[in-house]
Amino acid sequence: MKKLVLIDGHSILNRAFYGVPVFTNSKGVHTNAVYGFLNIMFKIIELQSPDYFAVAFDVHAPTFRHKMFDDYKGTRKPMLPELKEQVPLIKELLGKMDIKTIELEGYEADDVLGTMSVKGEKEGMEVSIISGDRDLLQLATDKVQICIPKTSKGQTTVEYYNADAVKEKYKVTPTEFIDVKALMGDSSDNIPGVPGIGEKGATNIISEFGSIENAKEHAEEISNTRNKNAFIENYDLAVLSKELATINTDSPVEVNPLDCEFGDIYTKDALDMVKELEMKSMISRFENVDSGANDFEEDFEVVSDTGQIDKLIESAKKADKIGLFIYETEKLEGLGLCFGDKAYYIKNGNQSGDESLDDIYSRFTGEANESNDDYLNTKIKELVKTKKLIINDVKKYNNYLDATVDDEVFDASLASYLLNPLANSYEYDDIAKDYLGMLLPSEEEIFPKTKKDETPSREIEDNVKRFVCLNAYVLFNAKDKLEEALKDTEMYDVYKDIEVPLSFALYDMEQVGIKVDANALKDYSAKLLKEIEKIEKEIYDEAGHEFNINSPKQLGEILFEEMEIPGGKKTKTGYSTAAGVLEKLEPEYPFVRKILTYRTLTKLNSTYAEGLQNYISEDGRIHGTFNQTVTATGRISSTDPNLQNIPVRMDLGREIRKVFVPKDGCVFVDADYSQIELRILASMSDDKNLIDAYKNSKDIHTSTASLVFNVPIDKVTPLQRRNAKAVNFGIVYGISSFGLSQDLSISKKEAQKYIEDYFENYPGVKKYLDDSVDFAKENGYALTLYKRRRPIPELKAGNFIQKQFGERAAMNSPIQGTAADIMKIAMNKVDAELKKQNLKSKIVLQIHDELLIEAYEDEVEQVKELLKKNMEEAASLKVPLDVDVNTGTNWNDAH
DNA sequence: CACGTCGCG
DNA sequence: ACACGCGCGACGTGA
Repeated sequence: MKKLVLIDGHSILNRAFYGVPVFTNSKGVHTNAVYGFLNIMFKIIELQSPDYFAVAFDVHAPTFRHKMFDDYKGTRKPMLPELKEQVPLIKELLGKMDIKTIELEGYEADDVLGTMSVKGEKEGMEVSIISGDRDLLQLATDKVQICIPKTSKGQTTVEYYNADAVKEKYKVTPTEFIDVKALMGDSSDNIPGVPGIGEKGATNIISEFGSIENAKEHAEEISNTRNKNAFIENYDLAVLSKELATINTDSPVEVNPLDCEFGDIYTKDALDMVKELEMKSMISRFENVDSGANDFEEDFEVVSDTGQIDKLIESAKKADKIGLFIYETEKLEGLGLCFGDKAYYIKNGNQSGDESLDDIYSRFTGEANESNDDYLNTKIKELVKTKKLIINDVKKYNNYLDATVDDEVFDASLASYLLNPLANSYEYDDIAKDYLGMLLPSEEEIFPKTKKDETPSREIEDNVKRFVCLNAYVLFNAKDKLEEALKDTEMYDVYKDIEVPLSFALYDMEQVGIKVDANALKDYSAKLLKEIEKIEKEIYDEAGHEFNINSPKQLGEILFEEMEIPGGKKTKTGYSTAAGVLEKLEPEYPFVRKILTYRTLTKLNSTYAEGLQNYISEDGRIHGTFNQTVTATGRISSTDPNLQNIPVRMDLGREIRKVFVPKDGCVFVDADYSQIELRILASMSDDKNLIDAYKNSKDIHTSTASLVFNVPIDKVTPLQRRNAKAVNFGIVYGISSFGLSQDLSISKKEAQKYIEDYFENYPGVKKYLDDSVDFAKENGYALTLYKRRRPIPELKAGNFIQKQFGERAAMNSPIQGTAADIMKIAMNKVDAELKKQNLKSKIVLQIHDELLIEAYEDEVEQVKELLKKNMEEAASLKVPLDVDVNTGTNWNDAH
């Protein structure tokens, strides 16, 4: 069946505008809505593969509804000029893409869409209407679906509504949907509706009677008296509203679906326009990046002869900087080298000239040829000693480099992370785009997935040469720009003094790993499995049948439908079964308690007991990865496995920590900062009361409780302390009364009161948080004490929800980020001090405010001392930093 | 591949 | 009435 896709132009453009941070090209033309529109459109095209395609616009769009976005009253506001100027742009661009745009004087885009969809259905087509506007749901049939795209964090997902889906979600058919709207009204569309009848009443009446006309006939049967009276009294309004709410599906649109054939939209004209708008990531869609190699790629060269390589390395040593890429798959494949206009792919393979026995051996066995590896490894180390190397991700390659801080290797990934910590990756193509203005093919594009009997793209030498040389080329050329950008943004010190040294400390941590008692882990898993089986049976018994407890969908149906527990819908996909929801039901329904227990047990087993076993290496240790270029705030993150979320809060979970053990002859020394974030808040806000509280080393939560609840310190109740603690945490997170009320199970109003009382007692904190938001609004980023930046584009987006998020991020980022900075400084100091004192003890884990050291028994005292000293002296704030140090024969005991 | 859920700081 | 705590990563489900 042929497919017709229709887009509600203004609706999608509007949605795009509020979903994408405002940005302009270098000439100041706003392009975010056009960009977002294209993203949504491409996603739709990819998902739907249309045969026919058209975009409908209103002729005049002087106002636009902001419902769903930043105005919950749903009134119309004039279109912002930043958006308005993009309307002609998108129309022009669509024209250049040979996409039909339809507008009809005297009719709304809704009418055009309705008419086109009816025409399409008559032609025997399947129709998809793309809109952000739920009013269009009335057009759904079994052949016409309404698609509502959602954009968050750059990802577009789509909700689909055919007639059945509408019925399921709204309890009424698409046609009845008109009548519902006629009753409830819609202020954004100037549809009055019947005063006194809201969404719920309207749905009830229409789902029972099917239409306002039929409801009128049976008016006396309307069960809710208030609704009944309102309806009878204002029936005229309902009739008028229905007329207004009905989309005209027979408007005089001259275009026919068959005129809208979907062809090649990636035209030359469109490409030129996208280039002019400077939407770099869009350009690649319009041009086949692989087809045209850049001119400079002609100077890429493969080198495999030993003599040539030696000569090359010698010339490189004379250059002022050297871009180096190390290419490995399962083995060392070769090097990319760039130190001028040319770039070289140094192939690992035949360096010994005549084919040696090793070569022959490796040719037959397919194993790595160690002698050649040795040769290249030597060359790499010679290059390291020049102190002129530029590498992307030193930590990843340091097994080849064997570098230290003193080797002054420039790490492009760390530099570009600091300059934009929000990016998803820092590969050569990302760096080229941002700092060289070059659009290069990505690794995936150079090595496309191949089918079975084709030569794998990684085995084609030209591909490898291109990939390896591009890497080296970009490093060589981007270094100065990156360095300059770091200096311009005052982040060179963070880069040089914090991040670069840290990368070596992290490298060591990964190499050292942490010992895990595999047998204990297996026992623990067996114990959990036994419990799981038991509780699983009980759950099935009580439910009356078996089901997948891990499926929120199935579980929701069991709880809220079969068992008829009240506690309605929450998520878009169905019932929420999150712990918070279930905990509220727990006292009344013991069954729910079992679900929660089951969740805990299976989580512990699958993620930790079984999950961790997969990561134990042959040396009996887990060597996770500590990522230095992931988080928005400057923290490090941990993957494969995540060693920063090992259970601790509950006894059963904490058992896991007992399997993390020091090797023979060692004990664990664990050191953690006490309330570092609150101390940072005290210092950065310069709030007298908060500083005093810390200076007098009072219990901070008790102290807060005493001030906020106006009771003497020694009269603070445990509950008051608990509440004060939650407020303290809330402040650090960018408080909201809602969040606090959830946390403390109190009303929003009470929570609001707590917050107000808090700010009254800590006026400096209030001012500081306000200033943080102002600063971020003005500059577009938040700053840590060490001038690390965290961009907050959400503050510039028009969307209310996003702005609120941005404000909280603006309050939290300087605090969390500064804590991260201080911990990084501490790690560097600790690492350096361990080496300086010739200790063999090693840092094995970092968990944001905690360091775990595997300490040799005879070094324990020294280690404890240097940990405390260096961590506490990592920064000098207006309040002292406090570090707790403990020892133990497993992680649980040491913490 | 997105979502819901839940482990940590 | 609405939206909502900050920062992460891993797992299982289901489209």
